Amino acid sequence: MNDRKTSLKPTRRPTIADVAEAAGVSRTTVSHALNDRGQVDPRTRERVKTIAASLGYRPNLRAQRLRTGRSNCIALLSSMPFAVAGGPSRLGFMMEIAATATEAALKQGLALVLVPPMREARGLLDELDIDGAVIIEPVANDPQVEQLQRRGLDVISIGRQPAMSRALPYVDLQGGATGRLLLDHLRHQGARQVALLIGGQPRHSYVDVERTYREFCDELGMACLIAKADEAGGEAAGGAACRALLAKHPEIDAICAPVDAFAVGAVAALQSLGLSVPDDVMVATRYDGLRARSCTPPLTAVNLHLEEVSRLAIELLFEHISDKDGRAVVRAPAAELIARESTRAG
Amino acid sequence: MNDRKTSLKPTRRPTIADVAEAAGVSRTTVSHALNDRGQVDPRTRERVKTIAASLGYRPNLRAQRLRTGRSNCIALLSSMPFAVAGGPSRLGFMMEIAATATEAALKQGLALVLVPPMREARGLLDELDIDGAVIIEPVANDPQVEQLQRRGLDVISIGRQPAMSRALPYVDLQGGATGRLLLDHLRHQGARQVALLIGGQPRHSYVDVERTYREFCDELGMACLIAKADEAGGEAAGGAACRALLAKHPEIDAICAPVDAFAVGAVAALQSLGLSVPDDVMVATRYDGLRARSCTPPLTAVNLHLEEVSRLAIELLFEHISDKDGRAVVRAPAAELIARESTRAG
DNA sequence: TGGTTTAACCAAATCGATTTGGGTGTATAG
DNA sequence: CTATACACCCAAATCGATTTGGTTAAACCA
Repeated sequence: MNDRKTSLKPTRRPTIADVAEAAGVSRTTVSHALNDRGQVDPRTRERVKTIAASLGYRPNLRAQRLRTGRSNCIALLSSMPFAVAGGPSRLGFMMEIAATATEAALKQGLALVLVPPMREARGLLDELDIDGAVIIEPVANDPQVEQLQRRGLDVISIGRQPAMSRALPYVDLQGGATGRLLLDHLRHQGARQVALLIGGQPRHSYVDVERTYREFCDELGMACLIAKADEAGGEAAGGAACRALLAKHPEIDAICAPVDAFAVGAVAALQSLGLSVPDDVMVATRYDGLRARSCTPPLTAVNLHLEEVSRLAIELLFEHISDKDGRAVVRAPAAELIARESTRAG
Repeated sequence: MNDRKTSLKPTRRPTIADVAEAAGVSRTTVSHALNDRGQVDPRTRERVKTIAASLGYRPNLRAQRLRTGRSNCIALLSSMPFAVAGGPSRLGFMMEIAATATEAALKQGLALVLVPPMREARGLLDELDIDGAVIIEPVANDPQVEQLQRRGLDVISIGRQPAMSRALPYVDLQGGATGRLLLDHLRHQGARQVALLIGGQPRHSYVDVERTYREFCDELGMACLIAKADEAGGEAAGGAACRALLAKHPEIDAICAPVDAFAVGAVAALQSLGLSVPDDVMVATRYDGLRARSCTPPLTAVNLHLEEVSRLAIELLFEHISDKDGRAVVRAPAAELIARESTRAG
């Protein structure tokens, strides 16, 4: 017990009480002085600050949090199942957002914890001490969102949450415009029959792109060929859907597959059918990640400006956490096409 | 004030005191019952648990942490400067490790927060409420490591911390063996004069690979050509070092550049000199990330099994946090070569 | 029967901050 | 010369758990 004083190592970290004693004032005054609150003589304030610094005082974060009720910590979740967002090539959308979001969060004094898509996450989600969360492209009635909201946490999404009476505050990814970018490009490269390959879940980006696709087909008098694959099936599901599509409609000469896993699966399926990409069928996808770039041939994709998107998302969440009166929507910057070999004009 | 009772939303979350009251026992007994500690009548224990569940009681994490002194939170840091680990293509080493480490950590009940390479990180590092940290390839006397250790936190590294009297506990990346893999491959592909391009910082993987390279040169009677580039300079620095190297030693027909940013920079430099990769000069790198794969031509690299590495790292840190008697070293699985176009035999 | 264990439980201290609700003493107004 | 305001400061309550140091009563032992 008394080795507290004699032992060298543990030198108990100074608390606010130590500072108070050293400065000859009360703990209250120390707290006020250090936080620039309350009424404290400027000279006293300065003295307290000096003494605190010389003692190497740093407030205990846990105590601070217990008292203030804030954790200064937020979570980033993906609603995409493991096969698309996680798995062998985990470096997708989520991690790209995580990389910049982390930085933006730290600048606001928030630590960001990742919650990867995994089965066990459900139970662990309640164990996280966070003030709020950003969720990527949630589906309608997303269970993770509900779980977080039950805890009374602020949640915002990247991509609108579809079909909810009161959607989460969100960063608008403008799926329609992005889809149009891809479709126009395909047509411009000479495609006559473009098919759409999307996921089966009620995700807003699919709704957006599907509407845009229908408009596109209408305008051009093109047949509307839509296939839906199960996201949980990953690349394989994309491949299967692509096969089925081509079996029925051999006239297809371009596929727009926003989900990169599906696009890569489609390319593999086409090649296994003896078809050449892009000469027989062009393929374009939305997310310009590792999958798109390291595909053979490299896939035409879109620059979504995810750095900016994640910055906006953190900003938006921060508004809601602190002001309690943040914006409902924030628009992402316009996307730009990145043309690659997979859509090279024949 | 009294709208506490009438208003619908805020329904104050039940505390241990509420459970105690409902069960007609003391807070102590509730705590003991729920945590399977102390001496409590099995029937009482069961009753308390039931009541707690029915009230929807969940312990307040902040209070728990203040009392127990643990945060169940760890940080992941990169010691690499922004230009290599961050920047336009942030999806490097660190994020790949983050993706799997996060999952491994969550399974141990630990949340993982990312600390990206950024200037402001220094000040923010002290604001993080964490129990320990994993740092990727620290340099000798790494300031971030020192900062964390001053706080009395457990720190382990991925890749040994070089030249320290007492290195951090670490996951051994076996830089020597990995280097040998690349060098042997280059020679096998017909290289006669291999040069080494590494970073200037005292990083252990460089030390390892440099030693291996010297042995390799000795064995083959090959000239020992080593260039060091400034990590902070990123791809440009790699390019410049490569140019300098070739100006002096035009006989070079292969470059081994473990840092992917340097390798990509070297390729660009070579091509701007009118040299072909791989026909005139082959290039191989260590980390098989986005840069290596989307380079033209794609770079030969090495599968470091980072999923396994990060799992091991989290395990190691967990040992040190809880047991206070964890292992000092853990060996990463052997790396495997991934041959690509950049080293195709002429 | 008197003394010691042991099971079951609890009141209060504790962690380290912030916040509430005063308590002084001095200046200003009436 | 008394009110009122204000600047400055503090003791104690508070956040919600865990832990310490008991008390009580029944069981056990010689």
